[in-house]
Amino acid sequence: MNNIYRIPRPKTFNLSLCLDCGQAFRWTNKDNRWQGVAYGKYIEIEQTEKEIIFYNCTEEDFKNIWANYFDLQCDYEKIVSSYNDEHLKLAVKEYDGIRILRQEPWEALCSFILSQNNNIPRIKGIIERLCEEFGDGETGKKTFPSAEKLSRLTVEDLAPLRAGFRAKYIIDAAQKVANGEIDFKRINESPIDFGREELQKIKGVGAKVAECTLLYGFHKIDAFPVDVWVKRIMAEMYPNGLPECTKGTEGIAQQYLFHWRRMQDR
DNA sequence: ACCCAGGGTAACT
DNA sequence: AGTTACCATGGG
Repeated sequence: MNNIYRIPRPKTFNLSLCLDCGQAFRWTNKDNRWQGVAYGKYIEIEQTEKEIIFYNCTEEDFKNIWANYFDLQCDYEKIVSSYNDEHLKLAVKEYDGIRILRQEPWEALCSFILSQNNNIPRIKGIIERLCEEFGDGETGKKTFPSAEKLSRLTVEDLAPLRAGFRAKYIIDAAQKVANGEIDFKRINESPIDFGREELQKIKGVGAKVAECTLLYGFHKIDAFPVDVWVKRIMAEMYPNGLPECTKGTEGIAQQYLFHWRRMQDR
């Protein structure tokens, strides 16, 4: 915990919202710090009035991993202020600072395979058990297990996760990624439709899981995942489809609307 | 006991 | 091409 790296708080950046708006599942808050692992590194992060403070983080880690993870080079203020639609303006006003994280593709794929017909607290539990069982490193700081490692396991090996019918989908995804049948590099370099087709070759990956993987794992911000909450939003507010102002950044609009709509029911 | 959760598949019309 | 039961699990 020696290295500390501080930056001024960027505009349109809210750490808690970024990490706890239903796009990433491994972050936990303790003593006003968010703790988590990504790209093989454990980190603790705190937001103060004027700063974001990264603990256990060298300048190199910040530049190579975390600046990218939080999409800091992207001007969200510009994007979000272009939303001239009334519902979106409300969502942005109330939850300003949500950003689309650049998660690892494999972690995003697994996470959203596990998300199907499931709820967020349970998804978090399954992923935590997955990492504790098969990840590397210390307890509580384990890495997300690689596709190569999971590809050598069986459905029975995953029983402790209590993932239910989703376990067999994880194994299939791991095998197809590990043996190169699904090529992350090509998906990354290609337009979104290629990724849509490729990812849906995996058992248990349909349109929605593919869309989430492309948005959160490949940062295709024109992806637009439609889950039960977004279905409600579309039915209640956008019977004729999304407003024009979201063109090209549908995924970002989706994240604001998703979180906003979910918070209304509590 | 019933319904729902960041859905997908297979088996039906 | 469009519906529908079923899929494991756990919380409300």
